[in-house]
Amino acid sequence: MAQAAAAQRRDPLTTATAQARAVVDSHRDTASTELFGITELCAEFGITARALRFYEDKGLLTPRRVNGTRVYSRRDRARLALILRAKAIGSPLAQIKQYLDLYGDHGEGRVQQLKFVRQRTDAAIAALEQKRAHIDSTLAELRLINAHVQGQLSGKG
Amino acid sequence: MAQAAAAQRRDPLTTATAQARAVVDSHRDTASTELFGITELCAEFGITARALRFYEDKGLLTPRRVNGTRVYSRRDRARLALILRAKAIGSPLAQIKQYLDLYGDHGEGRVQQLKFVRQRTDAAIAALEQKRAHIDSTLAELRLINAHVQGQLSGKG
DNA sequence: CGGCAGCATGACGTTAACGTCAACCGCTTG
DNA sequence: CAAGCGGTTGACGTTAACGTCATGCTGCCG
Repeated sequence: MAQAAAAQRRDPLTTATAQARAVVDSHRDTASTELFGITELCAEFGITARALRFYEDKGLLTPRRVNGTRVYSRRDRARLALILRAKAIGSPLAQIKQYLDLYGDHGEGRVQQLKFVRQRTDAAIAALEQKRAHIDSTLAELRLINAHVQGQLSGKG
Repeated sequence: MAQAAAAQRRDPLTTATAQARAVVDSHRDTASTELFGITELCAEFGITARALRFYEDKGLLTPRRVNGTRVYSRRDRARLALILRAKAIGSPLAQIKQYLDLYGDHGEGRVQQLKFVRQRTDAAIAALEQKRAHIDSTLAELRLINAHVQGQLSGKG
């Protein structure tokens, strides 16, 4: 049984770090035999088959084939979840593709490769923190507006 | 002198809330006589004139004209800053347009309009918080990967 | 065996957000 | 006054991320 399952049960620390570990681990999971059809995944994630095939064209997913029909593994499913979350953040697919390469095996890479991955993660982290700062500023302003409008409404009682 | 300038000097609380106030106030600022040309703004914000005209076509900006030439006020400049920040967050222009309507005068609106603004701000806040949660998850995972790679590098001394 | 449902592969259409190019205008500088 | 520079308006091109047919295979069902 993969560590992913263990982490999902009731780990001592179900903090954000633990969840992150689960995601990263499940992405590496290669032993699972669970399979998914295309419409199945579409229903689960609320997307269209066209989108899935499109992601495949772009090299973000590489499901196996059985008689031409796409068959998705648990790992494919995990990658899809990452893709959709990254999309929700606002990343373009091309960037997400780079991004997905960061997940995966970093156990036997050469030093040069590992350093490269390190740089990429650092850059990605910096960019996301920047983005979060923008969001925080916007949130502060919206809350201010919200309070102001609330004040107007109260005044008109 | 506008409150915006006062807030920027050295307010007792230069917290996020104070900065947000400055932004919201400066957006309402109508008294300032300061004017900007198109290339000036382009240089300042690192965008092209085409983009500025495009935003105008889409109704996000409405600079005054002098002999056909666009002349931007301080308020226009503030709106542009909001537009670019919203873009950095990943919002489409159409949404930003709605979004900009939230800033502006909420001093004399009818109750119905105020309630509408309230709903819009609530929705926008919820959406942004959701987005921030996505970013936080991703950050946690990237930091984990980063640490893992760092461990690999240390092991290879 | 006929037929339909499900999946696959093009090929073309669409929307967003500009880039690029052409043609024109107005001011100022030699 | 002619040239040039900066600005303006179309009009068309482009990339991303799919939507929308049209067409064809295939397995299963009556």
